[in-house]
Amino acid sequence: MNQENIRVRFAPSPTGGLHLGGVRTALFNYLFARHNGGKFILRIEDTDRSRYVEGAEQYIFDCLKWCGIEPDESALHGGGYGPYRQSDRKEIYLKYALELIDKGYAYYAFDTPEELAAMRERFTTKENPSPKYDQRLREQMRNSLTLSAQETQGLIAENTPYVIRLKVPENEVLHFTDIIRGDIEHNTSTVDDKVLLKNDGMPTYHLAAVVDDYLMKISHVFRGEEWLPSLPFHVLLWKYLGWKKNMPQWVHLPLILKPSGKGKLSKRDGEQAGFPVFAMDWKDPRTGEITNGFKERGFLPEAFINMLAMLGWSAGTEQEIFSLDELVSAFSLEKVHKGGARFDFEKAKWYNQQHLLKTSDRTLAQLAKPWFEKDGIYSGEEDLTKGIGMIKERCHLLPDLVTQSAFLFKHPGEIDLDAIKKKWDNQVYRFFEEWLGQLDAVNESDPASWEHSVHGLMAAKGLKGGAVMLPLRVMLVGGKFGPGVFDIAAFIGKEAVTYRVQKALAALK
RNA sequence: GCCGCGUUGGUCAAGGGGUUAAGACGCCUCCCUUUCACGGAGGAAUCACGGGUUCGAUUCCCGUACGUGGUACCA
Repeated sequence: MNQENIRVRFAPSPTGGLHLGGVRTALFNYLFARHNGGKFILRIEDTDRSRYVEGAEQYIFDCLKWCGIEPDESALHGGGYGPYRQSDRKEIYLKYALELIDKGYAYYAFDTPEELAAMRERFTTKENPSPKYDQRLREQMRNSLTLSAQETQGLIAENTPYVIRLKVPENEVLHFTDIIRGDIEHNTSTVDDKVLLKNDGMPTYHLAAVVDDYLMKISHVFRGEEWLPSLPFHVLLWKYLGWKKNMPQWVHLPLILKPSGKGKLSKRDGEQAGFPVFAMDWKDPRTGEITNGFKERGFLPEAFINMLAMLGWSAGTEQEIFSLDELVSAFSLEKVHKGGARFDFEKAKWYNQQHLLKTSDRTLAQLAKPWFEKDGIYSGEEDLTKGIGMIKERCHLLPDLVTQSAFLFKHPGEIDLDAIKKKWDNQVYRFFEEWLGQLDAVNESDPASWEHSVHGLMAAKGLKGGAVMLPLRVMLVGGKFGPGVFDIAAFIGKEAVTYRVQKALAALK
């Protein structure tokens, strides 16, 4: 295939926005397109009005933008194959549905929802819990195959609601290829006469996807594995519409599964286990329900993308940390897995930590600013940048930068006195009193000067480091964590050191 | 039930007829650090099961089990 002709499409439904599986599909589309110099096309599947949500389309654009995987063509970006929303393409779908009827590959069905329900109830047995509208059953239903031409025309003339169904052939063996899974064989006898056009004139996904992929000259279709069972139906459509030689190559991606237990990852799992499932916060305008996003949780987009890429793909090398550009050049379809992968939030956090370490302190200061401001300890970019540099290797997520550095910008609210008491006695108490009196000699911006001061007095008093260092740390920091004590002292200065030590001394008296 | 797809440590995974079966996350031990983290050195832990094919199967084939998806006028 000519590289300029590579056109891959991502076609999410606007509901629920982008969950992990959706973003990963978009990502693999993007990586493949970029790797091969092709185009990445975004279509919106908003054919089902009952599920359409205001703002959802913009949300998808925002998520993709945050991830850095913007499409080349879309309703927002334009392109020569629009419109890119399925709801704007109704007439097109109708035209091809009617063409299929003319060719004898499809038919009108007038069965009401009640009649369908009755049919299902009538034919349901333990062996067949979900009867299908298929080759045998269609002969017992109300459609243009069982009705005479006059009856059919009459019903249509009376505006009787109808759907258009594909007439799936009996006992025909279909062969097709999925790039990930290889050759697949399927007998049409197990395929039902799926609806192509609904009674409201909207297409189902099946018709819309095939028609759009053809008209938009899509070369590769990436989608979740849950679509594999309907692939035979789609192949049939490509054949009956006479487009078989233009059929795209199929890429069915493995599922992302729950961290534990059964099934594919859902919104609920995240809520219960306390991790995000969407790229960004999503507020459903109908219910007001908020679903948390990786962005707001403090993930870096590159870390998010990196983590997602490694869920179902690997480079085949030991490299695990990739930038987007590195992913583009390393990506290959042969390395995509067949089996589903369980999502692991601990590993996701590790990826973020790795990317945090790769990001400059100044950039981190800008990114983390909202969290610092929320805690009321934003004290200017210079200070923040310097402080972040001191503590970033102990952080996984952006808000950790705040909790790990707060003591650099304000006095600790609570002090772990119990930790001090283990090392505490009168001699140590007197040491600190005396030390405060000697602070004039300290060059407050120099850690070595602080160290010299403490060690000098320790030697004079015959005290060992163990007796003094931990209490000093806890007085300054509030607990047993953080970077070197003398670095902290140099950062916060004499005034703050004096205040914190005096306050602790008072509490310990 | 039927149909599809899958199965390497707890998790992500490399490998793909002969290997001591990589690496990472997590867990444990030790070193570094008078804290925590980073870093370093170790450790426990894996080819779902049963039949073939083969001199030899984790790798190929067939079954079984298990998992997962579909079975809608949802995508």
